[in-house]
Amino acid sequence: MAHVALSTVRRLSLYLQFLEECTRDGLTTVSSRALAERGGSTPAQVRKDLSFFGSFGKRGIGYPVRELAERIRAILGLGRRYRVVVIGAGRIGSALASYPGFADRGFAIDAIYDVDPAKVGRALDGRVVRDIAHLEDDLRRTAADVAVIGTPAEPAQELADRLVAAGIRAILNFASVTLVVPPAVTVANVNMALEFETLAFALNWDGDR
Amino acid sequence: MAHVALSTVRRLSLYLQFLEECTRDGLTTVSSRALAERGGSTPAQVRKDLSFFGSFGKRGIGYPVRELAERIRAILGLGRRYRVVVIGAGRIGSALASYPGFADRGFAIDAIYDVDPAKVGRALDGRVVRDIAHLEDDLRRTAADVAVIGTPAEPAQELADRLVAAGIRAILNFASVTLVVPPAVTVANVNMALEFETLAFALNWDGDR
DNA sequence: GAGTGTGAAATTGTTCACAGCG
DNA sequence: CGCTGTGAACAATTTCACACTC
Repeated sequence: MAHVALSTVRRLSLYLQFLEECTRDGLTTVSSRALAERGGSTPAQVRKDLSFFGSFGKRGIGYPVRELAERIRAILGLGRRYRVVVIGAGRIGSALASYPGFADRGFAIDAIYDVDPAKVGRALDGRVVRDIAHLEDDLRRTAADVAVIGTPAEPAQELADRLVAAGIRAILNFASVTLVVPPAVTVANVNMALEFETLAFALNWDGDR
Repeated sequence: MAHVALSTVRRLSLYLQFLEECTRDGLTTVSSRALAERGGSTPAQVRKDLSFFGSFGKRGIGYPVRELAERIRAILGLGRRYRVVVIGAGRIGSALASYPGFADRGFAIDAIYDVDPAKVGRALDGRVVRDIAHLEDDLRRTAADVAVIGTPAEPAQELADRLVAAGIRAILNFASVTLVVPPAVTVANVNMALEFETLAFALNWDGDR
């Protein structure tokens, strides 16, 4: 398959969210225009995005809601379960652990780790927090697909190195540092300080536009 | 000022994070190469990004760490305090409320709202959760700069409409829906389901590349 | 007629390469 | 001599326009 832009993949995920809403509302078909309006895109963009993967629509009608959702799930690889380990049992780790929405979508948290002896051994939403020292042993026993780094910035890079060495190929990073990893490893960043700062910039500059 | 790409603004925020690390390490100058290595960029990109706003470096030497950090803070508008209201006292609202890092960077949470009578009136990290019914009155009394939507997807659009009507021009949206807002309002999205899904896609496709 | 699928055009964003300065 | 600043070349992405199908 030809190279597909990251922006296209992210939009597919948004389209899927909207399609699931359509399913709940009982719609059976949806046009690229409708999909665009609530998927933060344009009709042409929707059609282009989908055309990279095949032609799923019917001319004059639109796209079949159920089938398109299924196709996008297949494209994104959501047909199977993903094993997730979470590093850091603080605010972020706790929030993720107690959210059932990820498990529902196939991302199941296998284990939660921390360095803090005060947290290790405590239960967090039904899972016991394990000592980070066990990380490599645990991963050797049961490989994980995705690791979440929910620690402060300082230990994040070293943890990323350990995770990569242990075979992890996808990291969701909440720490406010840019992780340096080999090209075979994918990192997705959630950086709230950065989001606040882009909002601050927008507030200050769009007065001038 | 000429139009600046969102991607440039986001990188400035990353450069700033690294510059603060440099300050702590006692460095006084930094080259575009060093900045690029830990800012997820390239040397040319760093220089280009900065050149949109002025010329801050010294040829043959690099950039003065302290001064450049200060300049970027000014560009992003981080010189002042921003009033933040948080909608939703669940996992996300709690996590934000208890994180001192945002207040440190000038983003102070003024109020937290919820609809759930079981949560309203309870204290959350020193702040009492207010009934969402008071939102408009409160904002009329004390305007806020940024609103955080930390609710489930269903009420998110309606809340966004209320916030916009009440004069909010910047929204940080954690709900898994694309908000429709007037062009004068800026929305930043943090969509964890989407991040997991892009990681899933990467895991399935980079085997083929 | 309504709405998709898709090359081609336009735009936007990134990289190059080198002049110019400290 | 090293490293910035920047126009010009290049690459990627988005938008357009229209042929085609239901």
